[in-house]
Amino acid sequence: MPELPEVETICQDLRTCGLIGEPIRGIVVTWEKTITPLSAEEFSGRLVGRAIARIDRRAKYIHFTLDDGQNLLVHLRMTGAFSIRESRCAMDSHDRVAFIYADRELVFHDTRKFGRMTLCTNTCGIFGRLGPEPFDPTLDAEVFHQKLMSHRRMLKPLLLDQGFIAGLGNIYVDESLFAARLHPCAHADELTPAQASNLLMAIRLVLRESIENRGTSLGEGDGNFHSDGRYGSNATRLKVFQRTGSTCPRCSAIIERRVVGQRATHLCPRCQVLS
DNA sequence: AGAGCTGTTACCAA
DNA sequence: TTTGGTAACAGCTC
Repeated sequence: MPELPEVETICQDLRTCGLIGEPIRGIVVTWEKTITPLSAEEFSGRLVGRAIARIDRRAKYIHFTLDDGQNLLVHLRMTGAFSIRESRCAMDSHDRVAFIYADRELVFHDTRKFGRMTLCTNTCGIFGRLGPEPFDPTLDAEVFHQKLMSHRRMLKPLLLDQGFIAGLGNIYVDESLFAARLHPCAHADELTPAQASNLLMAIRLVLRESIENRGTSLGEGDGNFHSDGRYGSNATRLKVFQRTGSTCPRCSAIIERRVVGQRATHLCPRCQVLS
């Protein structure tokens, strides 16, 4: 579930929780794979006594910078989520890691166990493989067009590729392609400069709108709760994603669902034509 | 009961 | 270089 807008929202919430600068008193790990390759002992040893100095987002990663310069990179994957609990609360069956503070706990909850926390002294190993942030000011229409021209892949799998552009997932790729009136199967190197520019603007518009709505929460799943328990409201603004069979808000054609690159894909067959 | 689906990504093979 | 398949895992829907 969490793509760029959801991770951004979580970072905003975590920054205002008052945990920054507070020393970590203890760590509880109930699912060791979450913190691979470190053991629970190594992980605790390097974090207990430290404090979070800052919290940033890069792509879909939450980047905690510790007060000794270490970096804790958290990827939520499908169902990861953070919440703040009172001290000594019973762990939920899907809680994987808890950071114990003097008066409360920061708990990482992850039903499907795909989420990962990586402790590193240098972020380059992980961030070095990522493409530009969608809002990177140096990523202008011309640069984006050039990037598209150097790939012959279909648009949708390319936009999902975090090495091409970072932060988009299935929801926002479908929404961005709809907004730009581009077919998910169109080939990247066939876009005109105007189409490339439209696509970049569409991506930014769709992401900005979702961030303003605190992200998209789908269904009632527990992957939806944010650190403060509030839900994002962007689901009601989605134009095509999970709206199969409904009418296109632009032309009233029926929204289609098909599989592109092994991913469920939603599009308007009239607005998004393959040229 | 059981099969097939799911918003992510790494890895491997062709 | 790009594509396709699989695996990690659990819950939901039909």
